[in-house]
Amino acid sequence: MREVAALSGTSLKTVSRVFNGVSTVDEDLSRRVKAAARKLNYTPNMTAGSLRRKNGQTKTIGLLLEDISNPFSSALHRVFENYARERGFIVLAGSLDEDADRERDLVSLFISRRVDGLIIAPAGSDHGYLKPEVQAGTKFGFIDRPPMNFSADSVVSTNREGSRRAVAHLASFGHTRIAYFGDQPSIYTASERYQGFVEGMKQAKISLDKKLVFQGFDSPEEVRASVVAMFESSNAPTAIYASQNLVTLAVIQALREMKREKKIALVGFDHIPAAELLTPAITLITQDIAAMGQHSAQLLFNRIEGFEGAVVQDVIPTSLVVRGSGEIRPTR
Amino acid sequence: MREVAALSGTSLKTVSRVFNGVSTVDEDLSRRVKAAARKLNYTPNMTAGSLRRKNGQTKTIGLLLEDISNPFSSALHRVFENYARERGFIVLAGSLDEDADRERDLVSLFISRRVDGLIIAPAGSDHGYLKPEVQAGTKFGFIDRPPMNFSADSVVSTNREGSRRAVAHLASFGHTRIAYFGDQPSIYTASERYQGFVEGMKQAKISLDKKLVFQGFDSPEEVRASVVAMFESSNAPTAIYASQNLVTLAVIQALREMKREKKIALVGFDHIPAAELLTPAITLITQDIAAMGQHSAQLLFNRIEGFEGAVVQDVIPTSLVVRGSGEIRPTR
DNA sequence: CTGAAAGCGCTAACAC
DNA sequence: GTGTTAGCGCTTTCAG
Repeated sequence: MREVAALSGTSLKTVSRVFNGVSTVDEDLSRRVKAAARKLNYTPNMTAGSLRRKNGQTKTIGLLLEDISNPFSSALHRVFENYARERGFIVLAGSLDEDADRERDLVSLFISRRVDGLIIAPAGSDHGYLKPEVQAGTKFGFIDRPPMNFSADSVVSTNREGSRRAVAHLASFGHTRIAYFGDQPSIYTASERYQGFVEGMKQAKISLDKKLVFQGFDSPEEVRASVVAMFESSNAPTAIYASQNLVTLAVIQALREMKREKKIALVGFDHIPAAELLTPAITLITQDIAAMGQHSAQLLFNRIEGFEGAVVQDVIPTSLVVRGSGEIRPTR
Repeated sequence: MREVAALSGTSLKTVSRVFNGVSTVDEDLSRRVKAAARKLNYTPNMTAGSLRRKNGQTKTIGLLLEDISNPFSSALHRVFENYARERGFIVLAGSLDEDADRERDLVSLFISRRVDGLIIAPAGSDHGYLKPEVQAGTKFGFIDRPPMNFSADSVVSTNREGSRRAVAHLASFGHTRIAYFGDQPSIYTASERYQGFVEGMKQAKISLDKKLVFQGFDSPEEVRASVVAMFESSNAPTAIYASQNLVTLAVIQALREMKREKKIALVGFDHIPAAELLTPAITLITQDIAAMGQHSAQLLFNRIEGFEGAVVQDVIPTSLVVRGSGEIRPTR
């Protein structure tokens, strides 16, 4: 930068002004500066700039997601990217893999890079450790799951209500023996969805059979094995509600192996790939990922731009997408 | 940091040493510094650090992909994340959307953040503009598509060979009327795959019917319309080779609408979701995304760590995954 | 409209 | 082992 100033016969400050698009620079001088910059192939160093800049912003946000390669996370990532781009921000993303330690590590890694804001789909269950960072000026937002022991904007889906709806839908087709397959209830979303299932069963006046409830799997194979075992036992269900996408996929696979996919009703929670191309096509409760991301991004950027209003906890509705698998009637 | 030094009764430099894990610090002092840091809730500012640090590294790499929300890109992203994490690096990612201007914008945005290395799955077809950046010390790597008019390590799949194999596979089941559906040939991978198709047809001694070649679609709907129209014409094919995943998906949908999915043979290039759950399951030529990412990451980090050897252009093999749709014999 | 001086938070180099 | 000084590349403040 000094060299650019020298070559164009001006001062550091003027070069700075030119590159920051400050209006008060002579046309001619500005041109000279730009020419010199090109010749010396100078690129401004933003990180150095933000060190001294007024509000110290780095124009960077961080995104802590479950796994950036899964469709839910990467779809969110993309929404944030678009939103950030319009504002000249870039996004740093990391995968948590349901590991609370990793969450803390990545938070401090991102904070050491001085991100202006941080969106977390948390793996941990205590976010008190973030309080000092708020003091330091970092803005926070939670997505998919709310913070615990910490106050920040959050955006989640209607997990419970979606589950209730799934059960009501199955019940409306005459099912009374409905099995539940989901993640371990230590995960917020899984626990909410299970609660919703329980509530839905109560509303439908169906008594809950614990033998038809399966939670927490280490692998798709484990899910499949459970499904198969369940059907080999005496009290097989006529319908299945699977509350997570990988679980749903494994259930489908198991039903196919047993050639029961056209006999047993199935409703899944969350998107699964090619749901409409399967036979039968899969009926799902889907989350509005774009709306979640959009809204969460908006809340975060409002804070980054100085908004100081009360913390909100917003809920995005889920939808029932009827495709066939959920409309199979019970057979005996 | 100054405050930490004051509170622990030592100097800036010692605080710096403590946080950089330099061995030559007294145990006791080190403890005092850490305690003070906690009390003042001090977090080191890496961006300031790298400004003065020896090699000026920011421990950040940039990733320019087609679209971080598509499965190919996000799987690559994850591989890089893992590789980077082990080395204390973080990754900045952006989507190009087949837009060459956007590629240049993002490159300069990332360079202004002083990334140590940049991996590009290019949208543009001239990368001469990167030459000055090499001088400035940034390391480059290309993935999925090679650079043009610029020299850098690259890692691509065996696009041509995969296509040849697809054709040979279909031909071996007796097909002679094979349709081609793919992206516009201005995209490197699409052009390679088309070439491979042409070569494969020649090898199988099948004369190429241009009326069965469809390239460049704006939407899945357009693909479907083309498939339907093709079957309504007099010279319908008995097999289809679809050289891109979204195109393959649209072809499947079209075949299903016409209830021909069990009669027309289909081989696709690249992964499609739930390929094994469809009926028939889809035979595919698949890329080894993990190997591509792994290898590309290794090349980049070698350069970042100082390796100065010759530029390489490495090729990762594709595989034929036989599942059913590609083994349907021709019907008249 | 332009420039000089100071300093953001940190680390290199060199003393002690 | 530890401290001092200078300065990374930039923007601020304030004076012209």
